[in-house]
Amino acid sequence: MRDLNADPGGLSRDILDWYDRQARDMPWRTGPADRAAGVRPDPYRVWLSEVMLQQTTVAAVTDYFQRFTARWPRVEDLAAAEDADVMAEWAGLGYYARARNLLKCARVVAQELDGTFPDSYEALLKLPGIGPYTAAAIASIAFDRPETVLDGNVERVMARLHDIHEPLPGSKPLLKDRAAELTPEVRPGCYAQAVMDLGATICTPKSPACGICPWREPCAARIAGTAPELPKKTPKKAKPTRHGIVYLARSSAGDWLLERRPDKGLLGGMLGWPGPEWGESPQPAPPFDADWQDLGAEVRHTFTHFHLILRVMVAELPEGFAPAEQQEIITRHAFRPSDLPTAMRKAFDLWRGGQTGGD
DNA sequence: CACACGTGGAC
DNA sequence: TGTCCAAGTGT
Repeated sequence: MRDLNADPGGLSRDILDWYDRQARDMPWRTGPADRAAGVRPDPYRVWLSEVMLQQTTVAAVTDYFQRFTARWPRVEDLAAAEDADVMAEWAGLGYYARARNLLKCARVVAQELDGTFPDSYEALLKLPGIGPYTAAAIASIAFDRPETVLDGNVERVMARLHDIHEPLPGSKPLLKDRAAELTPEVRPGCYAQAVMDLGATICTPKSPACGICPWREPCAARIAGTAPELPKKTPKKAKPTRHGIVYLARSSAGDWLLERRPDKGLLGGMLGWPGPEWGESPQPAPPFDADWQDLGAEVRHTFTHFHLILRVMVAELPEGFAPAEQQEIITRHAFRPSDLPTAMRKAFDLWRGGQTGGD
């Protein structure tokens, strides 16, 4: 029986033993054989995976990670990529500021740091898109530094292990202290991934599998019977509903009129359909005068902080139409719906669903 | 500190 | 259908 307060080293050994038995396969991880041979994971791949995993599930990330690393195998390759290509490859993954910062960071590393990622928490933290979590993750996983990661999993595991009832986010500093006490000097990267794996597979938000948890004996919340209700969180605001109108203009040849959205703000840097800003009651703002047809059905989409209802209008793009500054005419051949953020892709899907056949 | 910032899966 | 949630960061 481990004593939580007297034997922190015992706890880290218990979870590392558990981790070594799991062998959860992910394309950015090194296998047990590589680890035994002292092979470190590629910092570029660790960085890329950690940025993709911010607020995003392993299942959603895996295919994106494979496509990115196949297309841009090294940080220099990514740094040399066109912005539009990277944004298109990121489309559908969400939180698009991550993709913009990813490129900024790649260019700093490639052009100012000789293609080498910094190996310390403090230096990593200075780079775009790398915050406290990601800096600690890269430093520990790629560079074997005993930094403490604090993500949603670690917060939940620590809150339960110590039966902490103070709500998030106020309890964050306390949870970080508790997590730091357990971080070992040996294999800190494996330890970090082990605690996150524990949170993802056993110490889950609902119905935690305490019976098979490597930390079931020292866990204060399991003993108190409070594990499923931890961590407490301050209540969140209700989501308002916004409305919008999008204008799908297609030429007789099948080319589409799209707009590159400004870098800042919602869906920043992504392609989208022309239309007014979304709000209470958006005013019609067609990109040109035409006999715009209302598709009738509406697009419904929920963002982090509001619901969206979109009307979809369609017209033929006039021959010789001159696109405005931020607009692009994308040829039928070059247009891929998967390059669009999901709300915009849903508008296209609505149009496509109304097409009877042929094309 | 509070808020903006996506998406899709689970229940 | 609605709510919660996932390996957070920037402002």
